[in-house]
Amino acid sequence: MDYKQTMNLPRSDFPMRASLATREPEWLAFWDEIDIYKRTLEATKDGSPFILHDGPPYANGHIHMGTAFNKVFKDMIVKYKTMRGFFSPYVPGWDCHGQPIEHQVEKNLGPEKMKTTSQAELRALCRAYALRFVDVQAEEFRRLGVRGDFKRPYLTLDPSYEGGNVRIFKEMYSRGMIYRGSKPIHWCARCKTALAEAEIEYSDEASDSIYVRFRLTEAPEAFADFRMPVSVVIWTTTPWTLPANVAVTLAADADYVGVIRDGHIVVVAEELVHKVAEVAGWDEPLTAIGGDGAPVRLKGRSLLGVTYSHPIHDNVIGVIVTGDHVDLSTGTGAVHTAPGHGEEDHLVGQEYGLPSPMPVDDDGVFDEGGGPFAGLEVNEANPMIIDWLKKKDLLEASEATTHSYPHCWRCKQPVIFRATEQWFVDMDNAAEGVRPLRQGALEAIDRVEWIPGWSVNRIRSMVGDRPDWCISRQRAWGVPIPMFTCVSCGETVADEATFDAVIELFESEGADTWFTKDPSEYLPADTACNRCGGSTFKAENDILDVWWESGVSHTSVLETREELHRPAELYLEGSDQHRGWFQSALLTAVGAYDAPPFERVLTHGFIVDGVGRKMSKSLGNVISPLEVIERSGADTIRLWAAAADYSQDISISEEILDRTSEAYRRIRNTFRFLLSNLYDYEPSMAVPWHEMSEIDRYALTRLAELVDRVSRAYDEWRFHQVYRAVYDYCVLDLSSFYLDVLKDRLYSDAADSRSRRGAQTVLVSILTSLVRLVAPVLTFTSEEVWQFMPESLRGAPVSVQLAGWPEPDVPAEEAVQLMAAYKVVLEVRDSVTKALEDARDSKKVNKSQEAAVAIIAPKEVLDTLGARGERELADMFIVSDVSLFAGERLAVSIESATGEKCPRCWNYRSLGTEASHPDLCARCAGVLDSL
RNA sequence: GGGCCCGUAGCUCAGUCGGUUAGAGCGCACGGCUGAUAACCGUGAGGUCAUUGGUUCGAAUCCAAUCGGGCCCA
Repeated sequence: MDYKQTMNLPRSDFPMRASLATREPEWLAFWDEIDIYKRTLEATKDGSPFILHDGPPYANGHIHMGTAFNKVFKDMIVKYKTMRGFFSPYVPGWDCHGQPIEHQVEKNLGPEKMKTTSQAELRALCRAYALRFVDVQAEEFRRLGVRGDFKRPYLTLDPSYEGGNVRIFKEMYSRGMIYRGSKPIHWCARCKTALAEAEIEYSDEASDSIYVRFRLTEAPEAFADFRMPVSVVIWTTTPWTLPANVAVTLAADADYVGVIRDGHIVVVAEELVHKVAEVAGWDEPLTAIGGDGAPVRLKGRSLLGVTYSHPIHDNVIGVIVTGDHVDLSTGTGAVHTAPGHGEEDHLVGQEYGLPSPMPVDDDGVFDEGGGPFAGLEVNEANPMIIDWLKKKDLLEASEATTHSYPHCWRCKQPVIFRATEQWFVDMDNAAEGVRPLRQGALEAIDRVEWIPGWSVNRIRSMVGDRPDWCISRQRAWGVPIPMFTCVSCGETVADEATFDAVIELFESEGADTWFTKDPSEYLPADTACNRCGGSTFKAENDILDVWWESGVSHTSVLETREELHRPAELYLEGSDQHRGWFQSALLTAVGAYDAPPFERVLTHGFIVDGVGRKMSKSLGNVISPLEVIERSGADTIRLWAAAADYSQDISISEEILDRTSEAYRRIRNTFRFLLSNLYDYEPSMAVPWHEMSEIDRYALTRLAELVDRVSRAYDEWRFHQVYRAVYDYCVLDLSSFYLDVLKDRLYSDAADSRSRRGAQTVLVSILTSLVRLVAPVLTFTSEEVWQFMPESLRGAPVSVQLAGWPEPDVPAEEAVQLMAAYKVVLEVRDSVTKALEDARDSKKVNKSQEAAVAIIAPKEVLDTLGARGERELADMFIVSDVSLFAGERLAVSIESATGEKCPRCWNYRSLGTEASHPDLCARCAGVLDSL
C-alpha cells in the first residue's frame, strides 16, 4: 500500500520562486485598485499622528541607490507606524527649481536659441523639464513599494508652495534677520552673469606671476637699525586685482625675515626665502642679521596693524592682518588681500572690518576706482599694471606660469571673482528684542532628538560656525526675492503690505508673473518709498537659493496641508543634509517662528561600494536600483536596506546583493512551509494554550519574545536588528528546530488529532505574526503571503498593511520556566547532533531516526531532561529513542535504533502491535484505523 | 588643510563596566536526507579585531599617532 496518500504532506500553491520582477507590479496594481494609501489613513484616523516629512529630492534624472535607500527607509517607518495605529500620512515632494535644471535646459537649447529665449519662455521650459522628472521619479519610487500620496505630492513650483517662501521671508525680514550686503562670486564678464560652481570648468591658463613690494609706511622696530625702507613682498597671478587691494595677510605663527636688496629690506616668510630667491634671481639672499648674530625673525602676528603705501593708488594706505588661509608652500607667505575679489579675502575683510572696494563693473572694466587703469578691461590692464609696478620700482620679480583657472561653461572665457550685492540671512544680528538667529537655532538644536546621537555635534558645529547665509542667486529658474527698489532714489521698499501683495500674487498666479508683470499691477496703489515718497518700483531680479525654498516646506507643506502639521515628528535624510535641508529648515523655522520644524532628525550614511568607496561613473562601481529591481525585485533592495547599519556608510556590491537574495529566499521559504501545512486548518480547530504540548508552548513563548524584540528594534529605529532577529528566528528557531521537529506530527498524526491541530495552532500564530513583522520591510512578499492565507485566518483586513500589529499573549511566569528549561534541552540537543554526526562518519547511522541515544548528564541537567520525558526528548532530537543516565559530565552515545522502520512514518519502532495493520507502528495503525 | 564619523571572518552584523579560548548567520568545504526538493538538516575550516605606540595586572574595548574610507567645509 502507498501510505503516502494517507499522510498530511504539505501542500501549497505559494511559489518557492519569487519572480519578484514580474509579480511585484501586480501587487502595485492591487494596491492602486483598493487605494491602499487612503484606506490606511482612514483606518488610523483616530490614532495619534506621526508625520514623517519627506525631504524633496531634486527633479532631475533617474533615482539612484542613495535616493532608493532613503525612500525605502522612510516607507518602512511609515508602514510600521501605521501598523502600530499611528496616523501617518506620507506626502512625497520634489525640489523643482534651481540651477541644474536651468543649466540642462540651456544646454538643450544651445547658445543660439538661448539668445532669443525670454526669461518667461525659459521658465516654462524648466517647468516642463522638472515635471517630467517628477513623473519619472514618482514611478520609480512607487516601483520600490513606497506608499504615499503620489496623486498629490508637493512640488516647490506649486503656487501654494511658492507663497510660503514669501511668508517666511516676510517674518524674517520684519525680525531684522535679512540684509543686503556684498560678496564675491564667480562672474562671467562676457555673459554678464553670475555663475554657480557647477557652471565652471577648470582648465589651464597662462598668466603672469608677479612678486610685488608693498612699502611699509614705517620700518618695524626690529629693522630700525638698518635704516633702510622695508617692504613686504606679495605674490599674485592676477595683477588686475591689485587696484582693489586693501590689506596683506600673513600667517600669524610663521617666522618672517628681511632680505637686504639694493638698499632696502624685503620681508618674506623664512621658509620661502629660497623659493623666492630662485624666481627673483637673488644669488645669495642676504638676510638681515640682528645684534645676536641670528637673522631677525618676526612672527606674522607681530606685524599686525602695520601699514603700507598702496602700490596703485597714491595717498592710500593698506594694513597688515593675519589669517589661517596663508599658504606657506608657495608664494611669499604674504597674501595680497582684496575682499571684493576672493572668498577668503572677503572673510578676512569681514573679520577685520576692512573696506571692500569693487572697481570692476559688470563688463569687467575698471571704473574710476581703478585709478590709472580706469576704462580698461581687466585683461588689457594686466600688462599695464606690471609696467606701472616696474616704473614705480615695486616689482621684485615676475615669471610666466600656467595654472588651473575657472572658465565659464558657456563661453569658455576665464571668469573673474567679483563682489556684488546679495541678500543675506544674518546669523548674529536681529531687530531689537529679537533673539539672533544663531543663538535661537543652537537652542532649538538642543530641543530636538538627533539620531544617531553623535549627529548633534555635527549640526551644532555647522550652525555654530557658519557664515551669514547668502540667499541670492542671479538665475532665472526659481522664486524671486520678494523685494523692490524705488526707481527714483534706489531705496529698498518692503513692508507688510508689499509682502502680502506678493504672497497673494504667488499663491494665485504663481511666481512666473513676477517676471511678466510690473509691480504697479499688484502692489497696493498707495505704496510709497519711505525715503523719497516715490511711487515707481523695480522688482528684485535675483531669485532665492533653492535651499531656502526646500527649507520652508515646514510652512508651504506642513502648515498648508490639513493632514500634516508643524513640527513634524521626523525628518530623515542622508548626512549631507546637516549642511543642506536640515539646516535650511531649521534656520527658516527658527527665524520665523523661533521653533524647530522637527521633533527628531534621523540621518543615514552614504551608499558606498563593497570596499567602502563612493559610487562614481569613473570608478565603474555604480549599481542602479532600477537594474536590481529588474533582476531581483524591489523586496531585495528593501531587505538590503533593512539589513544595513545605516548609522555608517552603507555598502552595496554584487556579493552583498547575492547574500541578500539568499536571505530573502530563506524567509520566503519559511512562509511557504508555514502556509503549506495549514491547508486543512480552520480557526475553530484551535487548541488552547493549556492543552498544547510543551514544545508548542515554548514555540509560542519564543514567538512572543521575537515580537517584543522586533517591536523594540523598530521603535528604536534599528532596522538591521529587525532583520537579524527575524532572520535568525526563521533559521534557528523555526527551520532547524521547531519546524523540523514538528514534521512527524504534522505529516503522520491523524489530520484532525489534537496533537496536529495544536501544532497548526502555533503555526498560524507564527505565520500571522511573522507576516506582520516583516510587512514594513518586505512589502510585496508580505502582501503575497497575506493574500495566500485563507480568509478564515487572515480575517477582515484586505491588505497586510491594514492588519495591525501582533500582540502575543503568553503567561509570563510559565514563559520564564519554559525558557530556562529549553535552554538546557537545546544545549543537550547540540551535543546530540554532534554525536550523530560522528556516528554518521563511522557509518553507524544515516538519518537521525535510525539512532537510539543514551545521554549521561549531571543531576540538574538530568532533572530538566527527565521532566520532559524520554519520548518527548526523542521527538525533539528527531531520534528513535532516548534513555537518560546520571553521571558526572554530559556525554552522549549513539546506537542503532532497535525497532524496524515503519513504512508509513519512517520512524524505527516495533511494528505490528496493532493487529489491523501488522506492518505498521502503533501510531500509524491507529491513524489508519481512524480514517 | 579643518569639523564630524567609520574600520571585528569572503559578506552582513553581535561583542555589556576594560576581565576566561573574540561570537552568530550567510557564503565556502564536507556529510546526510529525498515527505519544505532550484528546498531542508548536520559538521567543519575561516580572525595580527586597519597599523603602530601608550595607559593598565589585563585592551577589540581607553588615549595618541599613522594608514584607508565617507559626509561637509576650505
